[in-house]
Formats: sequence, C-alpha cells, structure tokens
Amino acid sequence: MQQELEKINQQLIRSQYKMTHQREATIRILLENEEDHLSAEKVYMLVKEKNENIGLATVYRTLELLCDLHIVEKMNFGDGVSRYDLRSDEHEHMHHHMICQICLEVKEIKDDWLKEIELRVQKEYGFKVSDHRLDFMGVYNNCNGKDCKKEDKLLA
Amino acid sequence: MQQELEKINQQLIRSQYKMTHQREATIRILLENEEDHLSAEKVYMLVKEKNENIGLATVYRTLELLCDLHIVEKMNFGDGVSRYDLRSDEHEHMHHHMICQICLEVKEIKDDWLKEIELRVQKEYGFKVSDHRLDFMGVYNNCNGKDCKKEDKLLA
DNA sequence: GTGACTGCAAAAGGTTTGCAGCGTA
DNA sequence: TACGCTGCAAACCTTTTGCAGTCAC
Repeated sequence: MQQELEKINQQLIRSQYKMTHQREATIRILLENEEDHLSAEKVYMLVKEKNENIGLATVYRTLELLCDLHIVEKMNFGDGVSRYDLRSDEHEHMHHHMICQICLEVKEIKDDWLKEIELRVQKEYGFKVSDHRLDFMGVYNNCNGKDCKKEDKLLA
Repeated sequence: MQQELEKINQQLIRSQYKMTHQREATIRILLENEEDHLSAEKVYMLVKEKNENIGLATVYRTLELLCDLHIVEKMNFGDGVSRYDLRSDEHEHMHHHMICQICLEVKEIKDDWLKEIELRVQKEYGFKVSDHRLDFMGVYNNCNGKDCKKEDKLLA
C-alpha cells in the first residue's frame, strides 16, 4: 500500500503536477478503501476524520485529476452521486460489478470475461473497444438484507 | 407504433394510473425516438415542439412512473444528466451500448450476449442476476468525428 | 519567487417538492 | 364528485467556478 501510494505519487510528478498534502491524503483514502466505491463527499469526510485539512472542492478537483490520469474511474450507479474507483494496477479495464437489489452492496468481479465479446463487437459492429463497463443487478444467494438495510447504504 | 402506444396505455390503466394528455405525449415521444437516449429536458422540448402543453416537472414525474413500471430504463452515461431508454417489447434486459469516444454517439446492441456469463456469476459468486448493464467505450472504425462533433452531441 | 494549488462561498446545473387548481374516471 | 395529476416556482443537492491567499518546487 505504501508502494502503491509511491507509484501514484510518481505518476503525478511525472505529469508535472505538484504533490500536496491534500492530494496525498485523498489518494491514501482511496487506497485504504479500495474495495468500496466512494463518493466525493465520503472521501471528503474520511480525509477530515483523519484531522487533515481539506475542502470539498479540492476533493472534487483531485478526483477529476486522478480520472484524467486514468488512476481512478468515475462511475455512476444511478443514485445521484458519482463514485470513484481505483483502477487496478495494470490500469486495464474497469471491474465488473454486482449490485445487490436488496442490500445495495456493490461487489467487484476482477476477472475480465469480455475478451471474446469485444472481438465480436469489433467484427459485427465495426467498433473498436478500448474499455467497457459491466454491471449485474440481482440478489446474493445469502443476502439476508438485515444487517445491510438500504437506507444505511444510501447514507453511507 | 400505434399499437405499442396502446399497449403501454393499457399497462398504465391496469396499474390504476390515469391516462392524461401529458403522459400520452411523453410516451409518444419516447416511441418516436426509440433509438435515442433522451434526457428529461430533451423529452420536454420535443413534447413542447408539438405544441402540447406540459411542464418539466410532469416529464420527470412521468418518466419516473414509467421507470417504476419497467417500461423505460433510467441510465447515466456520466455526462451529468439521466437518460431514458424504452425497454424492448419483452421487457427483458437492458440493451448493450457502444459509446464512441470521438463522436459520443451511443448505439445499441440488441442481442443479449451475456447469458453464459450470467450463469458463471451465479455459479462462481452466488449472485442471482436479474438484469445487467453493458457499455462499451471505443471508436467506430468509420467514425470521422466531423459531422458529429462532441459539443453538438453534448448540447443535443 | 512564481505559478500551481487550496478553501471558501457563491453559482450553476439537474432533479424534486409543495401547493393550489384542473381534469379524468 | 373525488382524487389523482399538472404547472409553477421554490427548494434541494451535487458539482463547478471565481478569487484571494498559500504553498510546493
């Protein structure tokens, strides 16, 4: 995790950006919550919880910057806020997601199952795919919907 | 198209909703632009262009209603507005989309290529899929990006 | 030292809501 | 007639922007 942080820092510097406390704090939060899909507001709260000084506008600006550098992916699950997800190390494709309609939990599938289908898109539609997004809506077999009520998730 | 309209009307009535001019006009616009992915604002404009009286709030309320009935699908391509897409007749799955990064055109793939993959999600992750969303980002082989400038699309 | 970066507050969208009046069944 | 639906305007919420001051290099 320290070395991933370092890697991203280097990437910023290489691209002529300055490394500030706020940017580092933001990246650290993203790394610590790699499995989640944080909203800007949530990142802001988590940074402040650590007694680091930061403004919400800076969080937005940093996230946009990381997006431009393809370090994070901005996504939208339709609940009115944008969420940000670290791309995996190889910076290859976005993850696939499973969104449980009972508990609203979003889990990731890190395999890339679409290679074949992308070839088909290329062949049948003349469309060269450079990235994709695949979300499944459904229900976990073992979702009890008790310890993970919708309202809680929406507030989270 | 007339019979599709009729079908949706019946569905509304069956669900105890009233059939009003505004609702019918909205549905008609959606049917006439089935290939597009209209924003609420765009639907509003198109209805007004026909000299039908309607308020933007009503458009939003109607689209939400149609969403609840699974007649349209609300989606978000990350440009800050929600877009609405008629589900296909069988109301089965959402379409797949190809989003061109040069001209921003969104085209549909109506085949469902994910049956096998959904089985795999079920087996490997214990997640019962009821719907999915698949978007491809990339470039059309023959996209010239001339007659379809980004700015135009964003305003459209 | 200088240009990039930050925080604040205000502005800017898109979407939702309260309410009085209207129209459908 | 009664209740649902509509239009308007205000409210709301997330995100962006302008600007003066600060900080990294």
